Amino acid sequence: MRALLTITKALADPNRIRLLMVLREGERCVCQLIELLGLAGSTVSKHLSVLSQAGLVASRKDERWVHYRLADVPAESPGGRALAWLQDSLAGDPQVKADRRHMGAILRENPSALCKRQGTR
Amino acid sequence: MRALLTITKALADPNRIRLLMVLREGERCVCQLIELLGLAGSTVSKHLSVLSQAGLVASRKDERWVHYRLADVPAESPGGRALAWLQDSLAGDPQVKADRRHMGAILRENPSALCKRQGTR
DNA sequence: TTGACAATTCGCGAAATGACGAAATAATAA
DNA sequence: TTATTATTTCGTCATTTCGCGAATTGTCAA
Repeated sequence: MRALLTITKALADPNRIRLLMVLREGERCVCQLIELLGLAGSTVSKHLSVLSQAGLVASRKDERWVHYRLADVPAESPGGRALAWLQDSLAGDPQVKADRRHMGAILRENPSALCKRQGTR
Repeated sequence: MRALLTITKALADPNRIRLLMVLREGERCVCQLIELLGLAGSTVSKHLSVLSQAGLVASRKDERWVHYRLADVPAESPGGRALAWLQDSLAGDPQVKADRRHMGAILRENPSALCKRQGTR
C-alpha cells in the first residue's frame, strides 16, 4: 500500500506529469527540464526527486550534468502500469503536445547555451 | 490533463484507496464505510465526494441511506484502467485484507445496528 | 588552488489538503 | 406537525505540499 501511495502521490501534480510525459521522448538533463517548466531549479529538482523515490524515473550523471529518463521497470509492475496508463490517457493532451514542441525548440535552439554536452552520450 | 489529475489526486490518499478496494466487494452504505475507516462521518463523506468527482464511484439513494459502488466505466477508459491497476497492485495488501475481514464483520455482526435496510435492495 | 557551473539540500512563506464538530438537508417515523 | 436518523455542507485548525532564494555539494576548467 505504501509503495503504491508513493506512486499515486507522485502522479498527483501537473508538473510531475509533464516531466514524465516529456521524458517519454528520451533522456533529458535537468537544465532542459528547468527550461521547459519555467520553474526554479530547486523546485524541479525536488519534483524529480519525488518521481525518483516512486521508482518512475532514473538518473545518470554525466560529468557535471544529470540526465533523467523513465525508469525501465517491468511493464506489468505497478510503476510500469502507471506509466503506460499515463501515456495512453494523455497521448493527445494539448499541454503535452505543447511541451513536446517546446522541448523540441529547447533541443534545437540552445544546443550550446544549455547543457552543452547534450548528445555527447 | 485536468480530468486525469482529478483521478490521480483522488488516488493519492490511503483512506480513499481503502474505500475503493472495499467497494470492489460490492455496494456499501456510508455508515458502513464510516465504521470501517473509523473516521468522522463528515470526513468519509468528503472522501466519497472526491472519488465521485473523479468518476471512480457512483451512489444510489435508498430511502434514508446512500449506497456507494465502484463506477462502471469502460475498462479502457482512464478511470477503468486506474481501478484495474489499483486492484491488481493491491490484491494481496495486508491493509486491504484486514479491511475485507473487518467489513465482513460489520456486515455480519451489525445487521440491525447499522444501515438496517442493507440487503433490502 | 581557485573559480565557475550544474544540481541538490535547506529554510521559509503561501496554498492546498485532511481531520473534526456543528449546522444544514433530506427522508422516514411518530 | 414534530422528532429522529443518515448524510452532506460549512467553518476551523493542523499538517502537508509547492514554490522560491540562499547555501551546499560535486565536478570540471583555469
